[in-house]
Amino acid sequence: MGRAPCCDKANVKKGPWSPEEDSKLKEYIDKYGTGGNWIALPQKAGLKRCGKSCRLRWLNYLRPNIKHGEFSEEEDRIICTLFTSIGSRWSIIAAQLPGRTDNDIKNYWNTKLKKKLRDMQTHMAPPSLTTSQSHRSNPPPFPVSSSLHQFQNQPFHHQPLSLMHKDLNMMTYSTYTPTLTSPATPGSFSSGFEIMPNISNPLTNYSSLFQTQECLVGSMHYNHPAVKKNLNLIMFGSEGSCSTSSDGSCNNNQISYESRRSGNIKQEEMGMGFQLEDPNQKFMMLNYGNSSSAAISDDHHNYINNNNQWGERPNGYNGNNTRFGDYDLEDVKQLISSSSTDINININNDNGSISNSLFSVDENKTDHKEKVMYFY
DNA sequence: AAAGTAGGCAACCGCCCCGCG
DNA sequence: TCGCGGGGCGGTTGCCTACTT
Repeated sequence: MGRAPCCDKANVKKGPWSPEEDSKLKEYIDKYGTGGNWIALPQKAGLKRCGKSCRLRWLNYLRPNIKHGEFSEEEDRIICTLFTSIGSRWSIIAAQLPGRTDNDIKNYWNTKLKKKLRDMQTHMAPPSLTTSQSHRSNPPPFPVSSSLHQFQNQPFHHQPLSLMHKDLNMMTYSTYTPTLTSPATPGSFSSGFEIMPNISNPLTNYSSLFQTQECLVGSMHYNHPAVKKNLNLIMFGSEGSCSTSSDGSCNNNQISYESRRSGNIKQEEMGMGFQLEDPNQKFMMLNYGNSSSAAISDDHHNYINNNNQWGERPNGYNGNNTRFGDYDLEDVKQLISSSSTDINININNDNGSISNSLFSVDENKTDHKEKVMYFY
């Protein structure tokens, strides 16, 4: 036995709203407000509509200051950035775009933006990037959704990156492992990932995020010094789906992408970081805090359990065994230098702030485990 | 000019969350 | 404490319009 419907389906009108209905609804709400009860509103307003339908009509069309029409490039950038960070949480994304509704943004993403990014991806990504399974062979080093709520009311720089809606300027990482096919050449990655000098980039000024079929790939500004370093790889948060067990762990070392409503983790709700291919190697997570600090966790087991599966972190970010918090540059250097991994990270500290640093691999190495982290 | 196709978008559906009695 | 029900949300549908053949 299902639950009772919210209204008498037989006696409510459906379909497009007439101008008369619009004016009735608007007049009523202007005069009396919603009263906090949408279900009762249509009857009071003299409308033969479901309360939910009234609410939708009001929120998406009739309420003041609704912005219709073309999205600006800035809005594109914000949507892309947030989608990369938090996924299809349209209401949250809409909250960052005054005058835009979640429905608007959702439609815009589904009809235009997604395609736009896909088109760019076809120009950017080598075939191996979209066909290889290797880049999702490991779970993402991200916290699960349930551990994020605790950060929502905390100071901005204490939030996991996935909750940062402003000034998001660090790229996310996946575990894409390229097959090195050619020696590095200036202006390209040795993975064969070409930097396109003339690519149309809607996400100007920031790291550019391109959604590929299986992972999100960031571009680097062509003229940035990093490009000249023959970097082996940039990795970003993957959006690939996979099988996920009911306890939220991710089986088969694949990346989870399950609905939050099913209680499983959702990749885009996770924080950012990167992980080395070898499970015995040290896992490192970077959490960009503010312009002068970064937070790092080197506690592999907080995110990856002993079976190398992706699991719930018991105590959130601040578990007793976790080294995680705000670090200054020296801390970062020290942590990196003490890392047992074979990654050779250099910090390009042009202006003395971590936010403008470049973590790169040893450009002389060709080992595919080398990874690079870069943020503007 | 007509039929077919694709794209855009408003609106609906159904599930989940959470406040309240 | 628990269940009900309204609100909120993301996914999906279906209509309308523009474009193509």
